[in-house]
Amino acid sequence: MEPTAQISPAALSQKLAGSGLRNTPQREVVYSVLVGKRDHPTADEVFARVKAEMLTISLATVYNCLEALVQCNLVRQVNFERGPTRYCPNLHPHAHFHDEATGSTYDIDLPPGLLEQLRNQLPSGYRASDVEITFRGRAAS
Amino acid sequence: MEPTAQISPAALSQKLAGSGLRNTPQREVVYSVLVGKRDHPTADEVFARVKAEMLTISLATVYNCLEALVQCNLVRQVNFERGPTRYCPNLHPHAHFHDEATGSTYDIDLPPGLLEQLRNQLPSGYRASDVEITFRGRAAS
DNA sequence: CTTTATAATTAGAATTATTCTAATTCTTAC
DNA sequence: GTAAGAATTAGAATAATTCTAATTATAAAG
Repeated sequence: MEPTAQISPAALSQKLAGSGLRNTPQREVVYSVLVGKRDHPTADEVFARVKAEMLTISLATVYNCLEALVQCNLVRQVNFERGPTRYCPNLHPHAHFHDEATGSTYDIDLPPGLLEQLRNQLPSGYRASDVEITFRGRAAS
Repeated sequence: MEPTAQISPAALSQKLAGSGLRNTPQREVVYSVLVGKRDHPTADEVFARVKAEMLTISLATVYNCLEALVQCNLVRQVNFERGPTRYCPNLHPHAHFHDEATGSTYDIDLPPGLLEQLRNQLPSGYRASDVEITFRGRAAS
């Protein structure tokens, strides 16, 4: 599958506006840096790359821009589970459901075949010792 | 599915030994606290609960015990992706493969049906706005 | 048994990632 | 052009985790 194409500055503005956010030069550069090298950089790495083009930008602004881009669905955070690590003694293969309203995390049982199917998606030579599946959303009220 | 049963102190020692680790009173209490209340507590929460039974234990030891239990496969970390959050402009539904040897993260394309199958595992009333799938392991050398 | 070596624990310092704050600068709408 | 709100900046503050050095416990070897 071909990678997601970079959108134009105008489209970027539109997307941001859709979430009640403005476009700014900083946000454009942060976005273009992400699209330009798709190696899942950290905020610090983005900061370093952006700084090469716009040397007055601050780290706080990079965080702000990333947040804006995530909010308007142009960028995904690879690990949503921020904050403290959590621990689980359930050894059965299972997924987690993280309720955004309450902050609680529930175990979701998975049929055995499904994990196998997932593992089969890996290119040959890739050996996964672990698969972590996390749903995020809201449980029935 | 019934929850994973708590194992005996002897079995705990065995499991730990299997990873070259010793059993200790602290590790037993940390483990029993995790099994006793399966609400995916943070290290701080575990610390508070353990302290009620063993009031001289330190937070550093709790971290050490949790690490030991994870290492010998009695406990899972719910968010493996520690360290800094990473950002990804690929909007196609996809999973991530995190190479433990290099620290690199690769996109893994998923057939559209698979995500749907996963979502179908959720109890009715659960609405997931996001599904995050992360493989961890090693890529072909 | 004692000795020795290694592992685990402790308290607190250090580090890292992220968020917050307050002051300033831009934009946008009137 | 002015007022109001949004974004940016630098730096301080916070939160989670890891590190350090000293101490204690355990296991293995003699």
